[in-house]
Amino acid sequence: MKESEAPDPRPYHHGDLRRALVEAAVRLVEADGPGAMSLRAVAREAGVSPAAPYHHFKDKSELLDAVAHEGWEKLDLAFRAARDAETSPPNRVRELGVAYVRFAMAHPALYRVMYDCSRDKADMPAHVHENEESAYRRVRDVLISAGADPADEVGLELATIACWCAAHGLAEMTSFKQFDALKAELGGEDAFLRGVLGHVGVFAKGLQR
Amino acid sequence: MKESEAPDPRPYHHGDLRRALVEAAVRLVEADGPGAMSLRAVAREAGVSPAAPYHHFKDKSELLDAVAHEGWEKLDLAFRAARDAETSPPNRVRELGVAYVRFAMAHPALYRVMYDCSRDKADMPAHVHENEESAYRRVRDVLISAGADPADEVGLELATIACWCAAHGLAEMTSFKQFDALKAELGGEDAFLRGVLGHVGVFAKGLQR
DNA sequence: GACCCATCTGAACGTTGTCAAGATGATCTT
DNA sequence: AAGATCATCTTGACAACGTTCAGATGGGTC
Repeated sequence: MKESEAPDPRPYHHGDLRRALVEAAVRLVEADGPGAMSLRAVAREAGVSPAAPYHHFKDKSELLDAVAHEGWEKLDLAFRAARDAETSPPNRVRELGVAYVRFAMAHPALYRVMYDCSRDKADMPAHVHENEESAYRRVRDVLISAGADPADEVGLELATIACWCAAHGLAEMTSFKQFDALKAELGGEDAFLRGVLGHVGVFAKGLQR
Repeated sequence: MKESEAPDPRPYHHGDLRRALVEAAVRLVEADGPGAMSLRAVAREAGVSPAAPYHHFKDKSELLDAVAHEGWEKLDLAFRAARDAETSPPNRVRELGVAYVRFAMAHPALYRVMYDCSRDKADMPAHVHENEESAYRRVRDVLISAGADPADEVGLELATIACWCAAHGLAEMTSFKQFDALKAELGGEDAFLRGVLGHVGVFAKGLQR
């Protein structure tokens, strides 16, 4: 109907909404927190009507799933960087943990979305969790390279889970103001993180036994 | 205006709303999850108008704070029971962890509310966190009774935090369906919990060093 | 008995998630 | 090239939500 303007403020149907929606959603989540991210605001940000997203996501929660997926990919990136850092394998395990916590601190809202989605899908078949699983495998591989026995599958899985639990817990609690004094006494946040993880067997010395 | 009926379907002003509201809120949260708990539904459940709660709580989040408070008290109860159980002190540390995780599994929605509130208050002055702190001290005390050096304040705090992080992480992830196979292989949920916590230094052998 | 004040109600406003019905335009068929 | 098809987007509506405000209610105090 209008054809005389600059290249394409909103070209034809939109080009690639869905992508635009996910990006807008991530932006809003990281900016104002997960609670402030409304479907309508996302649509507004993308320049479409409030009903448009429903042609790409059946639900608001499905949009959040996509946001979480984006998050898991970013985390995997951070993991790769930490894995390729130059340290002894046992240290590498702990540095992986530090990288994990640092990621959660750098993207708190995104991290929250990632885990809220995981929780909501906790009772779904295992194959739904491919995102987490890729990161999970990365932890396990580093454990093996640090000397864990690949043949002891049960022990290896338990150790990986212990790693993950400690890191997740620390990620969620490290910003509590209660710990400020302790952080100051230890001389910085990193020392605090390493100090806590040092009390977690798997992080402290690779695999025990 | 009406005075001829049974004792008091809604006596005078209400007696003790606030209490009724908190209880209704806890009930709704535990029944349908935190997301389904609306202020209006709570008011409906208590038999008052949607605006009534605002004379007792300034916000919806303030009601949720009260719900969380209730949760911390229940957790403290479970902690006391675990502390008084008859085992060797080092085992007691791990049993405290198991009790924590079991509480989270028995009251998943309540547990979620507790931590969402803590997170939202993460940047507030430390004295706001009295609820968590009472439970926190209880963990520290058990660590001491298990042989930790009370003079090493920093080490003690780090160990307590490591405990808490691992337990919190495990609490949030233990219901993931991904772990079902492993649980079966280990012969039950409890074995799984003890197995994971066994890889966390502090739980495995009291305090290290 | 008259006043006061905490408490509760009624009605309203703006916002949200979601849906059904219709418009729009790219693509495919012939 | 004309017309049919189908995914995509809009319009308009609905119920539910959090929150506010002006007023009703009634126990407590002088």
